[in-house]
Amino acid sequence: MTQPVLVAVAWPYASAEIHVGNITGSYLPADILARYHRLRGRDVLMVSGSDSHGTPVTVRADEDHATPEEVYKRYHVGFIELFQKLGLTYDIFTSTHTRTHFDVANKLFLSLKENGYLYTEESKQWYSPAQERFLPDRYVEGTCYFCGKTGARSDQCDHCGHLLEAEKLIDPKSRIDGSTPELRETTHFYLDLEKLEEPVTEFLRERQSYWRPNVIRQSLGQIETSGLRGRPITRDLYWGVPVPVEGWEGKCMYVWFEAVIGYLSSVVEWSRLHDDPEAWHHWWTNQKSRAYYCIGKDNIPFHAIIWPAELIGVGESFDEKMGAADPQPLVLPYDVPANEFMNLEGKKLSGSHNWAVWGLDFLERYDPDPLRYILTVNMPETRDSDWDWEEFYQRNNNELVATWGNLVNRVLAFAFKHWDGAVPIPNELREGDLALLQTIRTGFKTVERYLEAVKLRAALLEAMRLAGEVNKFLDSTGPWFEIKMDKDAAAKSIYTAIQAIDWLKMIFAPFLPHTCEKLHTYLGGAQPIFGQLVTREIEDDLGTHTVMLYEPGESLSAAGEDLWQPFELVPGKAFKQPAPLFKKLDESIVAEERARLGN
RNA sequence: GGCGAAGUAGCUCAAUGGUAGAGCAGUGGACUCAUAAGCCAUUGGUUGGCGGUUCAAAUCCGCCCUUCGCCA
Repeated sequence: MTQPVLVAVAWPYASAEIHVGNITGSYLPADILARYHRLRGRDVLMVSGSDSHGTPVTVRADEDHATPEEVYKRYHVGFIELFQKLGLTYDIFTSTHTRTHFDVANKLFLSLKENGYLYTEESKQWYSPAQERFLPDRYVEGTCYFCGKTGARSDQCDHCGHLLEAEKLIDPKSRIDGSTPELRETTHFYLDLEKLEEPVTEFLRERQSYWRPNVIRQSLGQIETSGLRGRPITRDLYWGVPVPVEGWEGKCMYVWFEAVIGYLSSVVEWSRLHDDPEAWHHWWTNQKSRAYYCIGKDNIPFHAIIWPAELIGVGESFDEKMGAADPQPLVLPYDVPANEFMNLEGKKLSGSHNWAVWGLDFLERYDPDPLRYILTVNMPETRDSDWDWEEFYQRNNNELVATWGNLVNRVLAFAFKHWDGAVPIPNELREGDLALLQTIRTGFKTVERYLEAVKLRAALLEAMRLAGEVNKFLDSTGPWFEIKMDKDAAAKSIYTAIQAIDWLKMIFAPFLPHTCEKLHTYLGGAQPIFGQLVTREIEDDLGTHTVMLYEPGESLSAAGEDLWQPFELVPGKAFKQPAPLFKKLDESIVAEERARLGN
């Protein structure tokens, strides 16, 4: 057992497809982090799943005349297909509609209740007598009391943009059957955030020095200016996790409260699926465990305030309910490296106007590593960034193909031709050879510092700079010239370059896993660097659900050893004839792809 | 209306009070192992505007302009 690292990834809403903005915002940075820590030999668990509850799913179900379950499953399998193709190494990607999640959510809810952090309050909500149920805000529309336009939702008017108080809406109608709803009293549980304000503030202050400023601003800054107020955590909704209290039938937990519990329940599920039901403690009650939460900026308050508040309020009670003899508190987030948003060709992404680049659609025409590359160098780590097809085309050809892919190809092709498929034997290396190797060796440390600080774009740009150093080295030694005069000198140059490439392979691996794996086989690697993603159907009393699992298998990174270091390349070792790692793109794709937008 | 962010080379961005930089694009050159890739050199800035603090400001403060986001 080594250092536990929990990589907790935002749960996609199972009511919309995933676009490049979602990928660069949370899923891809999570995988880069997870793969890096896997290479370090740490006990990584990367977890997430489909957020299958909540009104977006029921709204979509009503529109499609399907059940919420059918809707969530349709998107869920699409997510898994995308993540497999992209190579996102989720140890488990599951769903919130599982018995394990319901159990864990119940235990968490009851722990908070018993510890005195929940209270109940009455409020007025729209109720449909015809359907005998309360209607969520977006199911009720009427006339806006600000601008007088019809078609306003009861929580917001799309015409004037005002947020509305539901009960003031003029002439309300149900969107389902057009009937007139009435206001009824209803009671809900609230999370007592006022009571938790002090420990949450302390939690944030302890992490203030190394968290991203945007995250601190929206959490600690928010609390310091406005304080915290209680929030309802239940709703009158049939689709979700039922409130586990007698007399509360027909009410479910509010999705913002319940979905984050998935970070815990998915680890419990992973443990059960691996026949080691207590394994979850390693990540969740071991205070040495480091938990990273990879999310987009829209989720900052939930992950930096509310989820820590839930965990603090639960204390040791959850572990106790899980049957621990010596119950421990749950591990609080170590870092919440939230990203800003990615726009598209200068405009905000919009799924409904097809102003988006969809993940699965992209992978129909292009490979995963170029996507990972462009999304990493443009990752919105400090501010909103922009997806631009011209830039994708340029960077693919000028950077991935020309700098890195061509470096690999020119060196291996040359070596294969002149040394018969074996790494040349260099004998004594020259000063310049040693200097280059020292540069790359130092690169491990530099890139490591960036990755530990979750500065992924700086890390990748540094790796590219190192590849450029090898190109410079080749031009200064000129092995194609040396080979004619002094084959031993050429052997030194080429050995040095292959050694550098072999090291860079490991440095690039978290970012560009597919091509690095390919390069690894060219260089004679017998075992793969990383494991594989598989799917399984799981059955419980709620039905079946598909999970995606990461299987380390016989891969190098499965052994728990630190691979993030410059291992010596054995002279004379056999390697394979290389093929280009990346495809050069034709300029015409820019116009073609732009033509697809906005239809 | 309130709060926040951003404005730096043609483009994308870096530079947390100490000589304004990088990549791409542009221009010139030498080379040929390689996916016509790579390498060397080079052009290009009143850091949105005005004022202030300071020995020193892209950076801190005030006002204004522009763009974007969140909230009412």
